[in-house]
Amino acid sequence: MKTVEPQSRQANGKTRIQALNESRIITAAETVFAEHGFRGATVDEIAKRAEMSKPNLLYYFKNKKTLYRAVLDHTLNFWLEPLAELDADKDPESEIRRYIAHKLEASWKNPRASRIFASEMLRGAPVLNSYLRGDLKSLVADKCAVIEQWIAAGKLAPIDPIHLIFMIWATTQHYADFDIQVKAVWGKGALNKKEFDRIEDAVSAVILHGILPRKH
Amino acid sequence: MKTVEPQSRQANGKTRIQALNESRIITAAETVFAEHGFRGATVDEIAKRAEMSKPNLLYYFKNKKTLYRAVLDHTLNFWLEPLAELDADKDPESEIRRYIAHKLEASWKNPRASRIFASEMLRGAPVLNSYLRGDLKSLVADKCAVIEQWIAAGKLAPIDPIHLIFMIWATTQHYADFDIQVKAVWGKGALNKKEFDRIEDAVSAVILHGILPRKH
Amino acid sequence: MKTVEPQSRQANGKTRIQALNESRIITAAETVFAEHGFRGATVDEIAKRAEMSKPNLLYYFKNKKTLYRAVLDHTLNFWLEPLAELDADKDPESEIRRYIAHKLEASWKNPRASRIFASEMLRGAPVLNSYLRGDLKSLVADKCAVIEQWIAAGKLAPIDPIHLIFMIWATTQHYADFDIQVKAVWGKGALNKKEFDRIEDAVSAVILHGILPRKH
Amino acid sequence: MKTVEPQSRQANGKTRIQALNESRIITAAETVFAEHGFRGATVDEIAKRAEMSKPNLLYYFKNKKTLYRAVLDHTLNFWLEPLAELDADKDPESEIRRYIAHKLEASWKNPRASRIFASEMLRGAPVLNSYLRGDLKSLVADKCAVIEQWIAAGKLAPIDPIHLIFMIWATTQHYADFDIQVKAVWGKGALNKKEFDRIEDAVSAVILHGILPRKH
DNA sequence: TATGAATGAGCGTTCATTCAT
DNA sequence: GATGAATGAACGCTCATTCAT
Repeated sequence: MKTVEPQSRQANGKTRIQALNESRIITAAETVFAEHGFRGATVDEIAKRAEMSKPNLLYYFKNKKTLYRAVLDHTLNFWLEPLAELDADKDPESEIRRYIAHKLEASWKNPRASRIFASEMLRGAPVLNSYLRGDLKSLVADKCAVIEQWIAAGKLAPIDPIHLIFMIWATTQHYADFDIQVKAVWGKGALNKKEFDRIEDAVSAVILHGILPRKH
Repeated sequence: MKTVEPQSRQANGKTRIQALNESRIITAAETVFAEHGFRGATVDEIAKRAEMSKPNLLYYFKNKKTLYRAVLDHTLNFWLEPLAELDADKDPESEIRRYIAHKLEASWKNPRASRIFASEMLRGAPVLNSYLRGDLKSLVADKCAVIEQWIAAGKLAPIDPIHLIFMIWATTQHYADFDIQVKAVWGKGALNKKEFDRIEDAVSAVILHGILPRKH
Repeated sequence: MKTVEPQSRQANGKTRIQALNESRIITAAETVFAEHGFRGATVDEIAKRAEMSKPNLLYYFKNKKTLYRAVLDHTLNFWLEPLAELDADKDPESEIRRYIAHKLEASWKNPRASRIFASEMLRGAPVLNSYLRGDLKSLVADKCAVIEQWIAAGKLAPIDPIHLIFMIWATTQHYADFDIQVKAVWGKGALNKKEFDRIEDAVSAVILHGILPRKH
Repeated sequence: MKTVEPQSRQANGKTRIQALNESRIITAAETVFAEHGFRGATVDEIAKRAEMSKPNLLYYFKNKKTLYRAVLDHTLNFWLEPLAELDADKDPESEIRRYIAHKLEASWKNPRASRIFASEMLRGAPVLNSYLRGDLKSLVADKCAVIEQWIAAGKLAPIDPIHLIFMIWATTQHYADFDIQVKAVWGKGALNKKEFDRIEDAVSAVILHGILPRKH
């Protein structure tokens, strides 16, 4: 015997419970995919973490792959936007400092997003390949041009822009992806805001020092 | 009474076929563990890649975990030795340049080792935890002391040594772990020696520039 | 808002299909464990006999050992109760005759229970050890005391009670456990009620004759 | 390189080492088959117990089934001979007492033989079926005739001989097959000669008391 | 004789997924 | 929306057996 009442729906056409459950699933899935990768993750573990039954989870995302794509989408959204902000008309020092800060903050606030991305890369990016070769590549090309402008204007030392970008990515994501190693070697427990501020200073110092032209 | 000639054995006490098969298995396992992590890797896939039957693989390594540990051991051996070379009595510029070159070369020659290590970190280092907190931590502490000496002698700008080390690790390993992304964004096929030389120049330039004291 | 009618459940909190499947599995498992012992039994064979898939069987009993314990529990329930009835205040002849009849009936009605018990004993009772040394031992001690009372009252010849109990167990269970041999040597097909009545007479005659005091 | 020298052979055409190894295998196999039955026993476990490699074991007995048959043969030889001794011309009391003693002694000296036999019965005697219906059946028939003679001569109470035989088998074998239960319930450690003598007295007393005619 | 090496078949168990309710 | 019930495929691993030496 069922009693079905009309559901009040949100702007995106989803009931509140739908939106809630989907977000619980995504959050749970992020954790598991981050830790074990696509193949190592199990729907069961995700369902348990989301505190729902496996068939119910699959009611929201029809299979594991679909869920994985949803998680990647959710991840990418906020993962790459900071780069888009680099503005050729502004001062490179503050722009790059801000970019580094932004990336480190993202690593601190959502390390799982970083790890899922890393895991997808490790297995050869079967899902994100076209994204890498498309949107990301052209975004990076744009920003390389910005950096080249700064170099041409004598505001930066002449370095290969793409490796500067890789260096910033690698360094900032390292604190999310290799968190365990960082904590073990540095002798810290969970990294907090204060530590991330120290990291930000150290990383910015070396990189900016490394790329700003010598003033005589 | 019979005398059965024992199989000729190598220095390490293994028959030739043993040594051969074990190394084929380790190589195959490196690839699969690197791509899918511990849980995502299947013994079947490793066996196929090593061109032997699953039971025969398990004749050499009694289970998946043992094989994984063997792979990690094999990996660690060469993965961390370069750091040990940093010599306080020598010039920091050449020492650090050499260290960066060494790490990049390792990334180029055996990217799978790097990825297995990354994958183990992503899942929280259940196997390597004690190694990280033990040998690695004290090695890093030693080398931080070396860097501090250089700073005290005015040979380096005053930076936090541990973050310099993390930065070098992150940047150099990035070209192994995120190989796919690098190729996609940079527009290259497989990275060759020439490209790694360019990477080495760029990375060394920024980092050394970033940490050497200004000359007046 | 929805109200989903819960499946109708039985007194023990199980749905009808649950109760049905569990009992089908237990029955099938009894047969296979009785025939081949714990190690020799295969989940596959049990599943086939219960006419369900192996994963579905394991949905009800999470592994082979759990199923085995369930079977043993189910078996013990009815296996040992008859002994508890021996009543010191009644006549030993009728009490013991009734006990023998009871045990023989159990052997006839559920020979598989007897065989599972025998098989568990043959392998050293790894599962039932604590039961043997606990509940069973004290129950037997109680009943030995009852028999001692009868002896003290001159109602039975002075025999060691524990061996009387073993003798009754051995003899009655023999017709279940060695059924094949009995049939082969006796030249019978499946033993029926009539044969069990003859057995009961013969066994009771010898034992009672053997333990009742001579009347002068 | 091999050096083959002629082997000195024993009467049965076997070298000393052959005979030794075969007997070590049989002994090991008895233990394992007794504990886990045919299907539950593993060649590996038997080989380990016999302290030889699995292929070497299979050099002596070409497969598991052959080994099992050899064990059964070895077992039967001494298992059933005592019955053959019952002599119609002698006194039933001493004959039966001797038979009980003989069987109990066998249970004490080689409980594994008893358990293998029990295990083979539990699984429906697929190997021994023809033996049961052949040799054993006719031997039992002979001895039933002997007992009938004694009854006809008024030397025994009129009981069904076959159930007397079953009773003796069941009771004596019980102390081997259910050894664990006996020890647990009786509160003994390993049963020794002294205990077996007590058992012999108790069992003989009840049975003989039970079948000898009343003397008035 | 004896063993290292190898494998197809099968083991207990888990997986992603589907179906019925 | 949510869950109990179900399954084919695949998992890690063990089995009896064979082969080469």
